[in-house]
Amino acid sequence: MGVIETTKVRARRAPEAPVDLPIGRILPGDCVEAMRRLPDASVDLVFADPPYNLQLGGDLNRPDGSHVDAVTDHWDQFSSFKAYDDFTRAWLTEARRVLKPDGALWVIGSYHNIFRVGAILQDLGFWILNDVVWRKTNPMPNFKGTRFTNAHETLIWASMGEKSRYQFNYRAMKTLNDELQMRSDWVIPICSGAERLKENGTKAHPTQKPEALLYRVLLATTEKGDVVLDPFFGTGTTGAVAKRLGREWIGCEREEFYRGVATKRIEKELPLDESALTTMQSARAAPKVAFGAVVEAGLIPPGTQVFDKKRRWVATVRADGSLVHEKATGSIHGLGKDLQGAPSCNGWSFWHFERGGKVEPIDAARQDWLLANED
Amino acid sequence: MGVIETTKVRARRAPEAPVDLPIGRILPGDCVEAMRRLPDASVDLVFADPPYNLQLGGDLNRPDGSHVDAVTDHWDQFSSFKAYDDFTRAWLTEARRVLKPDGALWVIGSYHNIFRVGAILQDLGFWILNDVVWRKTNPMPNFKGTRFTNAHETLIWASMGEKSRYQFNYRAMKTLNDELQMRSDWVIPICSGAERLKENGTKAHPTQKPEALLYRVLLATTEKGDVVLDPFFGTGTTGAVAKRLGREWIGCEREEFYRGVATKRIEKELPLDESALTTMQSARAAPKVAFGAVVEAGLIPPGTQVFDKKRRWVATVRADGSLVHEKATGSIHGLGKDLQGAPSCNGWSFWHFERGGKVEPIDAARQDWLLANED
DNA sequence: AGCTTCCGTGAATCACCCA
DNA sequence: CTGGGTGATTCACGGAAGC
Repeated sequence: MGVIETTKVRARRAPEAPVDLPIGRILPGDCVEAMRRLPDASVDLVFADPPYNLQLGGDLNRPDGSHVDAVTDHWDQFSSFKAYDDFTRAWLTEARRVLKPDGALWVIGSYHNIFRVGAILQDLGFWILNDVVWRKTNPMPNFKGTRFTNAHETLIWASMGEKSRYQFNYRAMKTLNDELQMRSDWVIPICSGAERLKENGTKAHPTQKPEALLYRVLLATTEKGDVVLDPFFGTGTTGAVAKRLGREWIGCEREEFYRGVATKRIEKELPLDESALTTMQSARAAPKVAFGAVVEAGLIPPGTQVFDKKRRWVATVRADGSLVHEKATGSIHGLGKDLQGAPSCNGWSFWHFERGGKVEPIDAARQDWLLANED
Repeated sequence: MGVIETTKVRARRAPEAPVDLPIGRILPGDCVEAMRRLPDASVDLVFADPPYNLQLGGDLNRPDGSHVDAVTDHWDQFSSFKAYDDFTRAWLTEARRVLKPDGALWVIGSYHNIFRVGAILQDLGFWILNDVVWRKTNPMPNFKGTRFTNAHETLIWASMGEKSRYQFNYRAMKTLNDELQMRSDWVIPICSGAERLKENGTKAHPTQKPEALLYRVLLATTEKGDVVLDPFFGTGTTGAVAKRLGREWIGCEREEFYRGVATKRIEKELPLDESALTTMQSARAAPKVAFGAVVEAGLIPPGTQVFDKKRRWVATVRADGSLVHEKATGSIHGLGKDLQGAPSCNGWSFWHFERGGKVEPIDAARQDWLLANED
């Protein structure tokens, strides 16, 4: 009753000592400097939408803050790649330090920068879990007809390392995708209409991301109460969606103007209530039930005949929850595995029994046990 | 009148001196060594499907217990990112040397390798024109429910430099995409069924690419007679499609087994005949052929009655190539659009006429015109 | 013949707890 | 850190087999 279902694939991270974090605040100044003031291993997720500005002549700054001139010829091109790489390595390094061992990173970019970002984050030890394509339903056409319509951007989702136990709300994603596994290509419209923030009639930020994108990212890879850090906060899409979904957030943003826009925006945002936040639960996240407990409770009494769906094998339930089939014995899983000669077997779905004239998987009895034993 | 419209975005490359190239041959051995024997600036396009450097753990089984046949071949094994980067830099450097100044490069990869490949090719001076996402209609699911279904691969299309005049057949792509600009995400099934090459009942190559992918690449960025080099030839998909489309090809392949499979395969491949190729050329030139030229040539004389397939509307052809229906007039496209109240209309397929007792779309007359006006 | 069902398979970085 | 036990987990398509 009243338990918020979480959707964790992995076991909860070990409880951490409380740390002092600027939750719900936008830190001014350069994001590398700002992140340096945060403690080690303190945030659950970093979502970053760094400047793409290679070859665009925009404002590209070296880590020391000096400005890189717009470039066209080859030598400068190289110098600009170098500067961009240094910048990327600097903020990714800080992000890595600030992330918990089981935390994760999302970065979004286009072909101008995403290959460099991806290679550098691999070099730093991040372990790529997926690259995700944001497929835009309404991209800007290629007016000159010289290339393919640039109709997507790329996100990289990475854990801290190969062995780290990242959060993935598999069931929530499957539910969101009409009971099919969520794929690595997401069809989402660009941000426009009422969602697009305006100041004095013009768009407040040139690259405002759609809230649907952040919604999916946060729903998929965080749980309620997790701390999300966005080093390139802009107009605060990450903060707004985090607040709505009951996640904590921290932003970094250099430009005072954007900080103002974001603050106003997030103030207006209302968290969803508890019931709306409840998501579908993965079977993996459910408490484990021993088959013996189900037998002990009398839901499947000792002596019951259980069998696979095609009735190739019939086994008898013993008092301790083990099964016997001819001379073979074992747990519901182990015996199912051995009989089939399979590498593994989920006994709950493999074995069936008759109850009230109907054939049901023994998992039905487990569900009954769970219902009866709620706290 | 009567000028054949080509679809090149850029001016034609300057005529080159003939060079001695192993056209239509598969070079054995390491591709870097093999490419070293090719002259500078001699090929128009490089298409490369390098090893992805997958780093797989143990065995993987499906929920039904069956085993997943993973790519564990020795050619995909690298000891470190450094080793993979060195390998990548080596083959890209040779590819760059062999490419003409206005040539272009395609590389396909997954998140395991594509970020490293992309960053290195940028470092070498290649200029990325698009990243293209191959969205698989039927990818393998994520059996354990631990990530998003990895449902796409990424291609990078790059020219030799920012100023180089690459080939892009905009019109052909727009036609292929139902009169919409071709986007950077391509929906194509994985290679299976009859197209999937088998030897002794098992797949000949673990990573055979679909011909539709190569078809689109070659149709978009080469013209008839261009030389296409594939340094990782495998079972020769590039060669087969190149031959079909009237492009010249050169392959490199280390494994004798694959060379044998590819040779047999390409021998069986028949080039599309002139008329089919012409059809394609005309298709891409579609709107550029004035209906007036077809009328002027007498293929559809002024006064001819044209009508839509269901004969809801009948119009009369005027001498200048415009159409009249009651009081409405316009081009074949404009009038068709207006009568239907549609946002757009391809008049070539909308309007029909009678010829020799048969009803044909007026596009048939355009095909005849193109055949008669070939150079 | 035609329809349905079953089965195989594809570039995959594919579990986690506890002793 | 390793090993062993429990138990969670799949989509589209083509071809064969069954009806």
